[in-house]
Amino acid sequence: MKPTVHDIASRAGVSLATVDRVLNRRPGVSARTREKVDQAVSELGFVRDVAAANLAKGRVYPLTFIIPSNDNSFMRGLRLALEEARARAGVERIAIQLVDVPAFDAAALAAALKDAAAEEPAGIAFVAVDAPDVTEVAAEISQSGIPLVTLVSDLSGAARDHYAGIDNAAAGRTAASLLGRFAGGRAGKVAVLAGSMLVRDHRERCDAFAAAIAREFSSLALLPVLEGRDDPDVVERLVADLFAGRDDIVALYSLGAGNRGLVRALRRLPAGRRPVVVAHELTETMREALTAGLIDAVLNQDAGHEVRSAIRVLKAKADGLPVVADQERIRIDIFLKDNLP
Amino acid sequence: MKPTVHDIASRAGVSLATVDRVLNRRPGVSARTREKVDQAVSELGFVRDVAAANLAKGRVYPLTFIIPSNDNSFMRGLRLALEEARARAGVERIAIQLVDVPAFDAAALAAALKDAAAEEPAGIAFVAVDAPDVTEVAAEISQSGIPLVTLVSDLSGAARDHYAGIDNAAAGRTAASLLGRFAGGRAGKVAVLAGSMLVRDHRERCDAFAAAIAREFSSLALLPVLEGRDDPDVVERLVADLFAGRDDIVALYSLGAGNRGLVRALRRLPAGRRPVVVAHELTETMREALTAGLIDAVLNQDAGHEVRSAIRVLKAKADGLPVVADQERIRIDIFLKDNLP
DNA sequence: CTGTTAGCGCATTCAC
DNA sequence: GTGAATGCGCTAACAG
Repeated sequence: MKPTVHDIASRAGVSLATVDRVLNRRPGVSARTREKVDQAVSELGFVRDVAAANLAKGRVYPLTFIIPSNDNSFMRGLRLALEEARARAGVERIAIQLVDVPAFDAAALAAALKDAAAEEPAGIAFVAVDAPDVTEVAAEISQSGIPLVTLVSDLSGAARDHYAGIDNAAAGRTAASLLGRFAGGRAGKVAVLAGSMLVRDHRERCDAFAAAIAREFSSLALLPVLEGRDDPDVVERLVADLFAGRDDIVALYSLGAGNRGLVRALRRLPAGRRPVVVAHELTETMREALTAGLIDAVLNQDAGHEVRSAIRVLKAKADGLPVVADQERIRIDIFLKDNLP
Repeated sequence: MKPTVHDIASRAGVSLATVDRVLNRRPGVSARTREKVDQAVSELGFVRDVAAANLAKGRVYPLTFIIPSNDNSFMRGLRLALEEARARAGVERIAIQLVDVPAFDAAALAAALKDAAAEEPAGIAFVAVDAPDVTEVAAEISQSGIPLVTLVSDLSGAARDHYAGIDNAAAGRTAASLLGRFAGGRAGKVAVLAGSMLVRDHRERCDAFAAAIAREFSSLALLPVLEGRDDPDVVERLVADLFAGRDDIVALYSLGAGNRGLVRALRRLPAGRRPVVVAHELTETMREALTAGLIDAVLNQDAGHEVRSAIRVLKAKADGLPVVADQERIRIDIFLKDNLP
């Protein structure tokens, strides 16, 4: 049978309460007693039953998620994932509060963070805008002991406890490899379409992509980066204008959102002029575009995984428990028309 | 506050025991009382606290895993994943028994299944060899009420409750797309290297791959399939012989294991003759080969995910609970040198 | 500093 | 058919 606190107590010759104090590193135990208990624990190979502990504690973790009120499919997916997490809130002993902030707005985010922290939740997760005022507020909050996790896009500096998102440099390199090899040695221009260079995930993808193209595909030359603000209409206009002005574009990397506009613009291009296209996030639009052959590959991050991971990490940090980094790594999914789920 | 059994009891005007009988569909409750309880449950939106229930029950699920004693990295990874699952056995209330069987041996597998079933575990997971005698035994076991899950490779017919593995047809198609596009329009032969056509995962990958190549890359022609029995030495000899006999091979798809041998053979090929290569399973060998440029892409299935999923499903089936199919889908990971974890 | 005791939400005897 | 009482493994008052 698995040893319980009772076994530890009798083995160490102390009471349940004392065992509990030692296990939870609470004060008020003599070094000698503590040692006896620790020894009993390791001798019997005791591991505490977390479920029973939570049952007894009846603790709930109030968590705050700050999400940009950006209306694209990815953010909608993120919200959906949060709703699902809320549905499981009872079992997981969490209470999620969702806060909206304008997209790409550092000042608004900083203010929202401050407000959230004032309510002293057990943890805060937020999609970072990588700007000094945000970093500053984040540092303050972190100092005050509230665990902080960045979601999807990270914050420079060490002002957060964890980042729940993909390796965006790897994503950029992967996009470059796929796009370069799919282009099959053709020479020409490569267009890059971002949302905003203010968010770190976009910047990292872009830099890594550019570097990889330059390094490995010398016949391809990058055009200046276009910023579509993750807005379908803006994106559509940008792409349409781009292709109207020249005919040497062989490939396009869309590293942000708002790809509904991209697909609309691509669809109007004569088939012969359509570039090799790699984009991000497997939305319904992207799925159709892949099937139709308008898009060649989609890199995806699973919003559900990211939310669940953020929650696990925040809870662990709140309890002062270690995080298994390997288990919390968010993968880059690659989808072709052939492996759509 | 979340309603508990106490709330249900007082609301329905009955005792705790009666509520419990109704919740667990045990007999000995009048229709009238049952109705009152059911109503209280739905009115209060009661959901039972699984953790507390398990604590009270003290139930453990004895699970048996039957794994081929095949010494390749993937199977080693699978065993490792099982060890990790065992480490969490206490918390998850499971007790895993591991049974070894010779690889690709239908008779041995059938016998092992029979033995395992005789001990009446709460569930059995096994890597299927798709042969009639296995199907037959599986059907018997399934009839007897023991939940059955196939792992990594599936069984034809409906003689199992669930399959915890990737969509191998999608994997084959994906391999074809990557390989065809990476080959960049070059014309020539494509070699296919399998483990054994006796296991369904290999057959499915192979068929889907062949179909996709024929459909989409008319300049590529398939060579007869080679069977390496997932053995590095056999694989090395086969590949060496293959390339010694001809020089029109532009690509190679290795859909089985034993890729250590493949890499050895590739390494000895003059750089100019090296084909585009897509293989399966991200082992240490494959990681190095990707980095070195000997292999172009690796399709991977996460053994850890598969084991965890199998366990979740077996527990759910044992309790007669539904399985969220979507959540149990095992993804095909695609790795290039650029997104190695 | 240490021990006693009463739950957490649920399942399960054993009476009635 | 139904209910009261007890305990799963752990935590948290409250006493000493």
